[in-house]
Amino acid sequence: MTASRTARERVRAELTREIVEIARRQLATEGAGGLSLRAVAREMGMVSSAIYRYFPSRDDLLTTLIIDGYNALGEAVERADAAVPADDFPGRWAAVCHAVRDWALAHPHEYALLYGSPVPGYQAPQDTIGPRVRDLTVFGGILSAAQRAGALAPPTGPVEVDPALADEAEASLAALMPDVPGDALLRALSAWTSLYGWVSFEVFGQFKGAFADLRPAFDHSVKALGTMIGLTPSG
Amino acid sequence: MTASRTARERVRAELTREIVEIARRQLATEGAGGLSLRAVAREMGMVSSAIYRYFPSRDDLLTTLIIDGYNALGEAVERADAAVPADDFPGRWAAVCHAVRDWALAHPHEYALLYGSPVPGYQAPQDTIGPRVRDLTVFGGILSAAQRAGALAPPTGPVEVDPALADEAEASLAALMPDVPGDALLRALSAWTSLYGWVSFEVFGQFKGAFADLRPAFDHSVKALGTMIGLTPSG
DNA sequence: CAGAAAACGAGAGCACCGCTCTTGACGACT
DNA sequence: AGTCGTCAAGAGCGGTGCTCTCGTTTTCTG
Repeated sequence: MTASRTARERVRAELTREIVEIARRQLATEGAGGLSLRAVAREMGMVSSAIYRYFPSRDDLLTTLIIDGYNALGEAVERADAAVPADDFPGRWAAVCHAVRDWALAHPHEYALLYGSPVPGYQAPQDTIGPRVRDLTVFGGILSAAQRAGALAPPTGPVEVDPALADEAEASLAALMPDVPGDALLRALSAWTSLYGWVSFEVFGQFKGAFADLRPAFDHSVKALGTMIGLTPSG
Repeated sequence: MTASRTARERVRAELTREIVEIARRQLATEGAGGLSLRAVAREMGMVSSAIYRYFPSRDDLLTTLIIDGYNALGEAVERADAAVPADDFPGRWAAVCHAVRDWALAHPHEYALLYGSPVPGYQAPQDTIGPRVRDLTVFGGILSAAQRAGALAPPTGPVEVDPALADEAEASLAALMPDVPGDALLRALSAWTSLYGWVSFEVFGQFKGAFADLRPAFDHSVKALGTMIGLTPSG
């Protein structure tokens, strides 16, 4: 009645776990395109058709890998955020950024699966929308906390924001980052996409050979984005 | 002696062109993964092996598609930039950004081929490095012109820049955007990656359902990035 | 406890893919 | 006119995702 009641369910769960593990290893070495159900079956000593007892299609296996990837990235981001004092908002932002970059560089193929070209013909099921925003949720928490602590500076630049646009941003992001005014949300959205733009460029080789070490440039960019968002050190 | 001397060379060039055209159409509808030499051959009424007389492998066909894509994007960016008065630097920046976004939305699969996950096992040949930076070259031209016109504001934020990092940025980007100081280059690099981060998020469906119309939000972000770069309207 | 039902691994097979090799015909240059 | 290179065609190799069937084994049920 607890978990794994019958022997069959136990071995099924174990085999499912093993399939995913082998698939993740293949994904890490060959990339998403090189993930082959037949190869997984071969490595398990099974016949290829037996895999379909556990995953009805290659896309379903990819889906669990994607969900696992979002969770791994989200967990890394959560850990990095938790390691910084809660009222050091620029520090938390920088920690989150470096966590995303470090994880992406350590798992480039999984990152590509999450943020690269969509798999042709693949449609993300509803199960992915939870883990998908796990990192964004951390960022939203930082923003909301900064706003409540009075550590979110109002916009300084000469760019005025359309009130309707700010309202739409508030309505759309209220669940993830409550209490944050619309103009700050727009700046935050820009910074967030900038983070992933940088990481994608780096992981996908667009920066190839431009810098000897990209980390200092990334760190500088992160700090500049932090001030653009309006994050200030203390209340 | 000029072009297409013999009849054979003429028909060969024509068939090569037709293969590329069909391949690009398949790429646009099916995506990079669905590009099949056999399907191209079928559509041409040829047998599959005959294709290999023109392209020694699928990767070679992909390479020409990639080069064509970079050129198409670069040309769109160049046209957009040329349509704005040369001394309206924020306007030129915004025009370039919208050109990138518009082209990407109009050709999502080709954009994915250029800026999405790298094709597994595919190594970009040297032929691509020229067209690859065509858009960046336009951006560099805007920056250099703004700098020479005194329309590139010095950094205002409280983020100080490491001199060594600024020097490396100058050395690395001097060919593309001369005369621009290192700290401005770092800000520009951040803005550039931010642009592609946004476009990638939008094309790859990461923004799905967040906004009814993403264009105003993008435009706002572009303007904010323009001021972050330091671009000012006139000399 | 015995029988029905469900789950399982194995195997054959379908259609597709990239790519290679050989064959025979056609065109171009000497 | 003869030779040589280019070409389309066809067969074939090993690989893929996926489907179906067939015994076997395990689980559930009457």
